[in-house]
Amino acid sequence: MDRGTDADPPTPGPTTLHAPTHRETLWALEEAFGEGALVTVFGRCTVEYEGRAASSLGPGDRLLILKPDGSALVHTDENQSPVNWQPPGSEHRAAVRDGRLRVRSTRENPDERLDVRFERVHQFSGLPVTGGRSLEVTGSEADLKRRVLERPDLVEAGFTPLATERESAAGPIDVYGEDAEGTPVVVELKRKRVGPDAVGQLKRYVEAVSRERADDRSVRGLLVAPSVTDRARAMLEHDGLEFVAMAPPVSEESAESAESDSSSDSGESSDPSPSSAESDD
Amino acid sequence: MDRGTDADPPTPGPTTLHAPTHRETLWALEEAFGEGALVTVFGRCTVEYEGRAASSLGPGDRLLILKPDGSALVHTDENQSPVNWQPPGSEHRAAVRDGRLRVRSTRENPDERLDVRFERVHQFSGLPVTGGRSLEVTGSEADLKRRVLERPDLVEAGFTPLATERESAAGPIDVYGEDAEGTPVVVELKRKRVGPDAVGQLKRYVEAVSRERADDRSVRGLLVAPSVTDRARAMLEHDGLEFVAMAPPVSEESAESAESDSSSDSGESSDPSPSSAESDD
DNA sequence: GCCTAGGTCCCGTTA
DNA sequence: TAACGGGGCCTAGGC
Repeated sequence: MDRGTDADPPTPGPTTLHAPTHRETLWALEEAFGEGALVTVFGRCTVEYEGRAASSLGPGDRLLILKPDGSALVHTDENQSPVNWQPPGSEHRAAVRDGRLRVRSTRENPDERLDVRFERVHQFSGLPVTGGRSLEVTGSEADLKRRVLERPDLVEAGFTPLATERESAAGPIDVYGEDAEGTPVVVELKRKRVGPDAVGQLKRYVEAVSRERADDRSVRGLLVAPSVTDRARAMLEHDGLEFVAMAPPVSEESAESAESDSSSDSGESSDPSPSSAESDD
Repeated sequence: MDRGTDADPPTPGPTTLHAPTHRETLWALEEAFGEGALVTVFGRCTVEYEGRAASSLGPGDRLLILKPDGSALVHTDENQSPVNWQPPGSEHRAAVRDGRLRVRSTRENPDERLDVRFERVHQFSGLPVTGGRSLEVTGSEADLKRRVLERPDLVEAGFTPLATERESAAGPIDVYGEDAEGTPVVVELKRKRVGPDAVGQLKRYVEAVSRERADDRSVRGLLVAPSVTDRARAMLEHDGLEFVAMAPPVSEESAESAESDSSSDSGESSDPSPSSAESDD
């Protein structure tokens, strides 16, 4: 009851094949690509990759996703990240060779190649993906920066921001300004708890500015973040750098709306599975 | 010749529903989860996320992937990375509310919630994923380290490695050793071209070791990588650090095998399409 | 194209 | 568990 293979005139819906032959899959792949659809292929396959690094994956049933922008993803049943992939801009090609379906995705600069060889295809789908793909995110470092610029007193009484992304020999400085005494202040922002790397980054910027000013040792360095690890704190103190606790605002008016899921009584469903799933009460 | 759709008693094959009702999808979801299958849902939906950050995504046709390990992924037609997601270990729950299917994935520590609300489901699939999911990767920093330990002379004549992952106040040092004169050497390895961050990292380690040795300024710092950016090189020179060009070995015996796709003559298919591709004959 | 840094980074390893 | 650093990181923004 669900073979929609042959009739899709205006807006083609999903096209799905069950246990297709390799050749049928090949045809469907070409058609789906021509329509700009996203393709998923589920089947028993091996995967070889060679490029910036190299890898090999033995046989198993996995999900291959091919996007119209040239991305390729191979997913197993574990992990958020694909086990193998190819970045956007790659070229996908398919062929039947030695009785097997081979999907090859390549790109240049760097030269990379991903080969997925299917011993058997369990399912093919061509999915016309549409709609917005960009989203607004709040809680980023950019939000924290806005906050600091709007309320520099939250950093320190008398702090005056003078520039953002100010260039230095060590790289761009998040926020550059001066304190109440007119002493230069280098501010490094982090949206979450920071470790040694962020301290090193701040230190580099402070030294670069000090050098610019003929080794003016009075340049201050401020790390603005929700918190720091012990080691990072020790490094800050050793280097004479300062820390100001501040977290990015969750959202502009994100006061509330979390109530949206209180009253419920419909087809609640939850499931008890090994490591996924769910629950209820 | 390979239609195995209807007869698979032991290992259930893929389950697919076309344009199912929300309630049908709900049932299928529960069953698929119970079987430890990977689930894909393709349909028109909105996505809300709140946790470490917050985001909102308007209506569109997208692909939702739910893994048995608790991962959730929302993919559009662009980019290798999902537009929204939930890490492994999350709990997936589904419900029909107000006539719509809602899939909610939550986790704690940190508290995060992903809500995918389907206005319409075009396709549901339950896919039994099996087989290996780990792979051997060559060309990593670990390979470069092995190379350095086996052939320390490639770093510098007379260099003697003494320890790897040696602890310091600034963190673990990739390779620690001494040169022909017995001077301590801190080696930081990078598998690819490096920028300012790697220089900062090396500098931190060198300073930490110097301090350990009562401010012994003779401690040397060596950055071993394929290449460095201009700015990184300037930082190295300014800080009295050294650079040795070395790339990780591609593979043990990875001499050749790229010839494997010369002789071909089957259903070769390639294609010239905008950014994806495909084929012809 | 390269460079630089952020990310709901993810991920493995270790203390 | 937290912390620390690698990654075929990916992605965006400048230049």
